[in-house]
Amino acid sequence: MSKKVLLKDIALKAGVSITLVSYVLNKQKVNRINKETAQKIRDIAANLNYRTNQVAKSLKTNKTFTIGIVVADISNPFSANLARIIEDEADKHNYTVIFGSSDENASKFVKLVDTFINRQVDGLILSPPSNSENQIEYLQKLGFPFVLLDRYFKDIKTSYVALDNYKASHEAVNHLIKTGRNRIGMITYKSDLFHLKERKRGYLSALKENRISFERGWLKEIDISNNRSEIENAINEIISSDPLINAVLFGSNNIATISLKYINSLPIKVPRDLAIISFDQTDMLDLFYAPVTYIKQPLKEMGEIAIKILLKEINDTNAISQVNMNAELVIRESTGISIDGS
Amino acid sequence: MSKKVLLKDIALKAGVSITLVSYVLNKQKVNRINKETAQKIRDIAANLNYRTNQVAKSLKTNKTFTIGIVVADISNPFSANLARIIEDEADKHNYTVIFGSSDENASKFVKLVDTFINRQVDGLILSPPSNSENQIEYLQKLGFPFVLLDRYFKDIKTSYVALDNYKASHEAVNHLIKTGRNRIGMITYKSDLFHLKERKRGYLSALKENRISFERGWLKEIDISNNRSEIENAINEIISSDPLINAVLFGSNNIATISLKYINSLPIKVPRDLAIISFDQTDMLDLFYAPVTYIKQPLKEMGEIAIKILLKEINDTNAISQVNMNAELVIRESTGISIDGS
DNA sequence: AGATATTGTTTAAACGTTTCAACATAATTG
DNA sequence: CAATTATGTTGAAACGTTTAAACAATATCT
Repeated sequence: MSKKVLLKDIALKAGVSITLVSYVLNKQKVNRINKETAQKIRDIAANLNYRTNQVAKSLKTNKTFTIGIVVADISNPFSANLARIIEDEADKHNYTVIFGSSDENASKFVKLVDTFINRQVDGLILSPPSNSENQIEYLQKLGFPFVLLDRYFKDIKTSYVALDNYKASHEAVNHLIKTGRNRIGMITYKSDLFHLKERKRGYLSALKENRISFERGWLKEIDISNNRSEIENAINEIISSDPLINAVLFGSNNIATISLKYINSLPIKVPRDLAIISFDQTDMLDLFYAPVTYIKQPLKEMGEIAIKILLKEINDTNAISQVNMNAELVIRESTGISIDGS
Repeated sequence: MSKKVLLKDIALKAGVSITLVSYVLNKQKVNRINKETAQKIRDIAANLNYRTNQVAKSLKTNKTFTIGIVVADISNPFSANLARIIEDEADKHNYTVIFGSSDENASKFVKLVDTFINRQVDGLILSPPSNSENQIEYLQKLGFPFVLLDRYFKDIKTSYVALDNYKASHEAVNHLIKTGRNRIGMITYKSDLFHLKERKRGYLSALKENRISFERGWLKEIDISNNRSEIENAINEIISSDPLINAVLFGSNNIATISLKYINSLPIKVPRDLAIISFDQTDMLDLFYAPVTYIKQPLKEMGEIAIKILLKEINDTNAISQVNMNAELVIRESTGISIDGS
């Protein structure tokens, strides 16, 4: 590799000190410096194609202009979109993003966070998996700037931006009821993650408020690790339930994806036999023969706010901000009017 | 933020020099150092929760153990998967990944590459957009370690790993012909990117070899920026062509996604009226009522090889490796037997 | 016993920047 | 015209590590 150009090289060529070169290139003391010298330095720098060594700069300034982000699963479009939005947004503020995917695995999560801190990121944006409370509390004790995204822990007071999942889920179920469904199931993950528990709570409370008495078989809780078969079983149980479950809420886009593929192969008709609502927006939901009603999270805003909060924390530390966002229920054919009427 | 623990702090507490602490923590001179002292140092380090400052370390060692990756469009599942695989793979070698998305925009691409170099990444994995030849040549002149992924420039001799797109496309069209289709269209991007030109070339040559005389209206070239309407127009033209086009190859997953959604709303039947093959694997292709035959790229291997080549370049520079991968044609219902027979 | 090898540790320079404090010269003031 | 202020520039320390080279003390050799 061809030798790197340093401040020293520019200084030498221009016959000035390294200090002066640094000042010019960083536009400091700009009112003091001789305009011609400054221009000369800039010309030489451009000529030699100088690139500042960020590592050295960071060491000195104690700022890396890097933020670390740990998403739950980068191969999930929800995470991918979030990552992308955050990268865009960070870029606007001249920050670079390092990212990693915890795959819902607490120890991988801890490892990623550690790596990022060692790399002196200025702050972190995190979607913590189950059992990562310790790590979060540790960061907090450290006073390290971070903001939780999409999920948070009810009992730990940290900055976060997340959906009001209770409300979102509640509204979705209300819509199902309003369109005439009265036996409503939910397929979701068996998890102690707060946001998932909230989704479940929203579902249950909507039933209750509408005086629909919940039956045990309506709620299918899937192990987050072995997806496919459990979900297909759940669907099988739903379509063979008696009396028949006539609507179902999917607790995540992943569950929806697997479910829809399977439903596609079954002799049932959506929404006639089964109404469907899913969390999150994906292409899949559009392509299903009855485009699926879904709970749309304001990803862009969430990403933007997360960055905003983080930058605030980085600059004047221990400012905690907690933001709950509202979802939008996008109503489509999969919850079209029921044959039962209402 | 609570004060950071330095080597100095450990040294002080242990009553030894900074050097010794560094040696112990880096497992160097391990045969020389007194075992008890070493253990004591390790204990103190653990106790104080020491984390090495990677920035300082990098400055000294001239290695960041970071690689930069620029994908074409992180919101495309193809890119997202690739990014994920590379991150996993890099992690195995203790590298961290910085990523960015060029969005097929040359100047954004250049900016990202610049940022990454300033941050002293040890190497780059790049999917270059159109008109980024200059930047690639520049990197090459610099002797900077990089490997192109998914795409490369025919006229620039660099390391790359990519699909043999000509062959993939050629095989796909052969399959269409073998299953009785004789009027075969292709919807692809209007682009001078080599990999896209290869896909087109494969399509045309397969027709030629089978003595099917290509008609101008069969090839629909879409402007890469304004997708949706152009693609829908193309589909309209295809289904109203005379004599009727009875098969179509989609040049990318994006085109397939948009097309399938639209076709779903039309009164035509796949594969009876139109056989379909797409590039790349997505959930969409599974969910379509006639699961879509697709050209599967060996993403995992591509990612792994890319990392392998890059690490080789990083360690013993100017080793150029060029790898062409073979696709697998996954045959499903969308190319089921034609009513025309054959 | 003196020379040599081994064991255990430290000194000091270096990586490429930033930035405080100081210097020299020129311009302006009372 | 001496004192002050403004202009333009530089020296040197610092950021937190690594690492070559040297040192001191002990063990092993002939």
